[in-house]
Amino acid sequence: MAKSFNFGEAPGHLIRRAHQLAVAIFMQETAGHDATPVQFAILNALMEEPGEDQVTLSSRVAFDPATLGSVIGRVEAKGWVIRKADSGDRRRKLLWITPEGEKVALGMKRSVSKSQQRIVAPLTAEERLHLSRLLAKLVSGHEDLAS
Amino acid sequence: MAKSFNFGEAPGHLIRRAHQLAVAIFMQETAGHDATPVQFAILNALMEEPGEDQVTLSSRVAFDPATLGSVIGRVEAKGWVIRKADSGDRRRKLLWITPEGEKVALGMKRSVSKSQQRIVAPLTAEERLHLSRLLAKLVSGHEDLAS
DNA sequence: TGCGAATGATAAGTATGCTTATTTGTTGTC
DNA sequence: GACAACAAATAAGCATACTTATCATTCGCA
Repeated sequence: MAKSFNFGEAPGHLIRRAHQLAVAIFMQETAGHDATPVQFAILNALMEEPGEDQVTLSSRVAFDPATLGSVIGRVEAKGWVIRKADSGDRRRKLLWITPEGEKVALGMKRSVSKSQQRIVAPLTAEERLHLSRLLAKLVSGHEDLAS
Repeated sequence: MAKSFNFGEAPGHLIRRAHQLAVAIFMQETAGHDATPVQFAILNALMEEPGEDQVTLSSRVAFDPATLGSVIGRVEAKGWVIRKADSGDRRRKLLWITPEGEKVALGMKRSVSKSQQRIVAPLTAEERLHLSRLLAKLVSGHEDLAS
């Protein structure tokens, strides 16, 4: 009997749908700021660690280095980030957030926080904690895969 | 004090990373079949409901209709799916999986199943169940958002 | 029955996200 | 100090994923 696979309940499918929702809610809450979740993550990370190179940053925020490059290109075009060659190792490009970039990131903080709350709103406080713990365990359990 | 947002632990970020992992593991396990998770989901859904139109299918697998159209274009090009205009409503295009498409989907079943197990491998059996339940609750709790 | 509203599909445009290849620069080693 | 390995960034190409616009068709209702 050639039954089809019950993909709708598979972890991968549930995670994909959750991701869909999370991005949609983020974009709703931060509408008007003209920054995507990925772009906010970069600005936010560069506020913490100014002058970081792209490889280090990409591993810290868990992006593909190639993808990060193109995202950086866009936020650079908006004037939120500056790229400068490292004088010590000229292969490296170091990244700094600009004052405007910082203003954008700080201005989004409240909306971002609200979006993260809205994402897990259907769950009870206990369930939210549990979900975060399980996802964190799942992600860290696959850290080797990110090689 | 303008502290940056702790985005690394935010639900949205954890979900994004989980999604990243899930896709990567799927692609590893099903390497050689030349089908993405999305494409498999479509084939799988069409085995269950042959002759479905794109809108109904897109809501059933939770894809954007526009995205579904382009994905269908690719699986159609591979000869796995056929599109035919509905004689009753000529706006509609009905979808059928081809014998080759069915062969591909069935041939992937084992690998897909394995990939779904690998995704949650870092968790205990109890935790896996819990995660699925929490994600299902989260997703269904936002069903209104998909409008 | 006629005609504006709604619907299904597609196109165009933008943004991830990945792989592979290329370019440029650095390092280790003999 | 030359030269092969290696490393960082980018480019190119493909596949989601969403938004808005457009086109064809169908529906609702006066």
